[in-house]
Amino acid sequence: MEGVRERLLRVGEELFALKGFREVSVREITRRVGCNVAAVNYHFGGKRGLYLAVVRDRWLPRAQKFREEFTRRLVSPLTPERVVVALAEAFWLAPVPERERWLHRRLLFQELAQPGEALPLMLQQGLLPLYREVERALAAALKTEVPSERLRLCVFSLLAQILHFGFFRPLLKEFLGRDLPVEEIMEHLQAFSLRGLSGWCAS
Amino acid sequence: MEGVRERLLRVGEELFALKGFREVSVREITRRVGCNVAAVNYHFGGKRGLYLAVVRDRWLPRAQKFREEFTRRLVSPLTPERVVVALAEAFWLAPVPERERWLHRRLLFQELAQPGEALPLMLQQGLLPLYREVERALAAALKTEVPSERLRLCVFSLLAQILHFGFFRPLLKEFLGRDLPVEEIMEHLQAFSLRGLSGWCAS
DNA sequence: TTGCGTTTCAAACAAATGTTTGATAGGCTG
DNA sequence: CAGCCTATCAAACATTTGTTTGAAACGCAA
Repeated sequence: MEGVRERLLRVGEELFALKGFREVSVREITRRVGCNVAAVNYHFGGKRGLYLAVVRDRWLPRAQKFREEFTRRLVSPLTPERVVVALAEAFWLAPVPERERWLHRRLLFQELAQPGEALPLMLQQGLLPLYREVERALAAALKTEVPSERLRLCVFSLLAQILHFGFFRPLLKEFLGRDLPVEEIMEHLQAFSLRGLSGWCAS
Repeated sequence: MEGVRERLLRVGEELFALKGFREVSVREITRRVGCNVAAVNYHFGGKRGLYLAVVRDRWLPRAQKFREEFTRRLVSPLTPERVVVALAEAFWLAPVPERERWLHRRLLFQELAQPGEALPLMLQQGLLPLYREVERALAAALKTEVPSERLRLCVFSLLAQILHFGFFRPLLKEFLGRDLPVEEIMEHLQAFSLRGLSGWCAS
């Protein structure tokens, strides 16, 4: 049975991700949960405490799960293509409900828009480890010696596209006129990240 | 002389971009401007009215300016490289104070995080026209016939990186260990967008 | 049952918020 | 000057906010 504490965390994450910390009131959360307003203060010491608990107990573990999915999908011998595929698959094919994937991205987005105490947590324990892991895999995949800084910028560009296509998929729909299925997104990501525009160039 | 109305718009944009609509109070704005609280309601009909006026009178014109900078920097004969360079330069070398560039990106970011009535405005009058323009330029630059949908995805990836490097430059600093100057960002963007990872690949 | 720690509740509290009000000052035209 | 429109102001208003309080209900061991 899901207790009040767990329901507060679940509903809280949903609303915080959807509307941002400030925009959602304690009363709205407790109304949806079906409990008293004071429950938030009792279980988490306040609204901010609930938010931090959401990040700690729900977001961080999920972030780690995505990271593990990435390494799990890396198959040797490593090639740049396989790294890109593993990264894309980790974010879009991981065994996580689509709704939760959306919440996950969105909560990060909200925290980036209005940074609070949770941002350092999310960056240092959620994002940076992934960045470093991708960098390591890419370094192993590229035979030639690539300056580490160049490599990191490539990782940055890679993640940029993954986050962007995740965040702005609705915008993409408006731009394309149709909803792009995940497989096609991944196909494009692969093509663009491996060969860039020259993949379509005449030369 | 800058009247109260103009000062409200300027300070309002600054604070809205920094902290988001909900997070900034009318009193904070008017205190910084040095006028009465009621001024906001008198000139703009309310807090939301001020926000919409900021988008209309400051953000949209600036967005159009960036777009014009892009087309102005396109030199024929068009090549993919020149399109990428023009796009990057438009966003980073346009004759706009650095602070305003930062505000510009940040206000869009806030509106994306917590969409309101202003978002359709910003997308349809600010972003989509730019997307279409880049798409047109890119189509002209690529000699071969590329399916329009493929092209739009490439534009999406291009803008993804530009926005990402703009938004998350502080994060990049933490990731690289040093602050990356604009020229190097543009150099990387160019390299990655044109050749992707294969630019560094052994093959 | 009694007693005790945990959990839930309705009610109230203090602070902050956006907005309204009515008055005052300034500038301009007649 | 008088008349009028615009702009600004201090003060008050009605809500909403997060939080606190003290009591009631529950579960469970002694």
